[in-house]
Amino acid sequence: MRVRARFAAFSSICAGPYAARTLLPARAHSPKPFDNPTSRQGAPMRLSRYFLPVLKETPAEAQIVSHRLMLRAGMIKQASAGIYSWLPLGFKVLRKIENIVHEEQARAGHIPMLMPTLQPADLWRKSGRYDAYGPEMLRVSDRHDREMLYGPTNEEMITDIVANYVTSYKTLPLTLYHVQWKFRDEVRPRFGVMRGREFLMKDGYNFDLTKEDALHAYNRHLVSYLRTYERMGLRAIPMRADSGPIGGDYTHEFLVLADTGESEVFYDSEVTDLTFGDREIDFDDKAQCAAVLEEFTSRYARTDETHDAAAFNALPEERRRTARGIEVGQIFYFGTEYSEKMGAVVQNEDGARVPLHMGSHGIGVSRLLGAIIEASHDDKGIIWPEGVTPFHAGIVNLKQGDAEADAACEALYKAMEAHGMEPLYDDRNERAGGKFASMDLIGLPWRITVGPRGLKNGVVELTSRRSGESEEMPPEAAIEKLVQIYAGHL
RNA sequence: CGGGCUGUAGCGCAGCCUGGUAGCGCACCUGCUUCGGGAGCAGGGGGUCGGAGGUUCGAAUCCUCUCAGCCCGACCA
Repeated sequence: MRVRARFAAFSSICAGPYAARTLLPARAHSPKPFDNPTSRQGAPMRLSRYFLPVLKETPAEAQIVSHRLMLRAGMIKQASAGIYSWLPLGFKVLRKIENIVHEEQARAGHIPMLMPTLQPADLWRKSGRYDAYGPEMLRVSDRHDREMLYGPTNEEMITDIVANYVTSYKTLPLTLYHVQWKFRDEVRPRFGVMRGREFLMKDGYNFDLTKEDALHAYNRHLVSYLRTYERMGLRAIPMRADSGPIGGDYTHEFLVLADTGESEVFYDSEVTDLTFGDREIDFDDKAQCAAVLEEFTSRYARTDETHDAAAFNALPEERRRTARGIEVGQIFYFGTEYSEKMGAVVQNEDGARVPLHMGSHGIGVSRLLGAIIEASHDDKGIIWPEGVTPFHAGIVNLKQGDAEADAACEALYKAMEAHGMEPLYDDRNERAGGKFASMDLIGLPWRITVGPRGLKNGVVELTSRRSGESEEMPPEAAIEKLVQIYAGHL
């Protein structure tokens, strides 16, 4: 009952104050240091040749906005409870998000690799987690009856790798990460990709000689994550959190405010004014990273797990905020627990064998799609932030078959392509209303509308999905404006 | 894992109570008209009614079992 009321109030809330607080304006970024080839799918596209199965009606299974919109926009199709196929549009956004994660990891000096989805049970027996993890862990046997599991996380595996190869302090510091599918056999998957059983996650692991070094890795990750979420158009607030089954004393969760969030959060209203912005950062500068952590975590911001009512109530009343948040990432420092169990020791300068100080850090890549949509939509559909939009602009031809309109659209298409942008050209022989509705639903932030009427005056229309405002201008000017808008996002 | 609900065409649903051989809207195909916010008319294709068993002359409909999905709770990123 309570939840139903929440859902009913939801769309208005998200279109209003939450959206304003949670979303950031587009912002320029320096060229990508990391090129993930799968993120570039060659990908300007004509809708007549694309696969975009949009739905007019909402499938009955979807309860929350992001799930409904992802199904309606033809982004995902459920394969079984909590497991989804990623259709082309959804896959494209997934790769965009993943690519931002890779780029920001590279910027912070972290090293990509890839570990398998299936892991041997023995590895987890060493850490003691095989029995501790419970039925959430999907256990399987191979043909030789060897016990395996579909990894819910990778501490054991990465620590085993490092234990095998790293023997000297000279190899440190080291932060390895991968972006890989995980599986947690949730009792009750729901909310689409926000709480699936199979999910794509970036998980990284730092290995350091001392606690001090490892805490710098912790701070560095916090800084890196702030940048990462901002590039996706999200305001994710680091909050002191509970360490849960992974253990350890230091941990922050990153939460995006949204009414459908799984956590109740309490915070000082000042935290939502903080942005990382374009500031210069040297990820090797311990003092600088520590200062950023201090800046972003000194104000009160906690989930219900660690909520301290007395401290919260000490805030001036007008700054106290209670809301719900979607967890989109978490960072941990947990010391030498895993390195001791898994035998990850190195010789230090004195020749003594010492266990490594470790931390782990995760970003819920697939769940971020849901989080972004929860934070950015209206009653017509999704509104993608520029940083993650599957296509940079939609070109709507109002009169397919009209020689001038067709030619103008083709020219715009080629011009966008030439500027490194990916257009989605709706060249279907559909009526204007249908084309507009589809574009609004899939949420491209910009739309160029081309029709005979405007072309007579030499203009096309550039429309902002977010504001709904349209501006008539010559085609060249529209391209120029898009180039400016996407400077730093390409 | 407890409690509740739902499975009928790709999607949204009616039909079930009271058994008689399956229907509506959207989508899809063909034709004509239309063409700046999900068009109109005409024609058309598509469903072993989740599965198995039972009752019955006859089952989408009644009974039993089973599978799947959804919601609430506990749990969780």
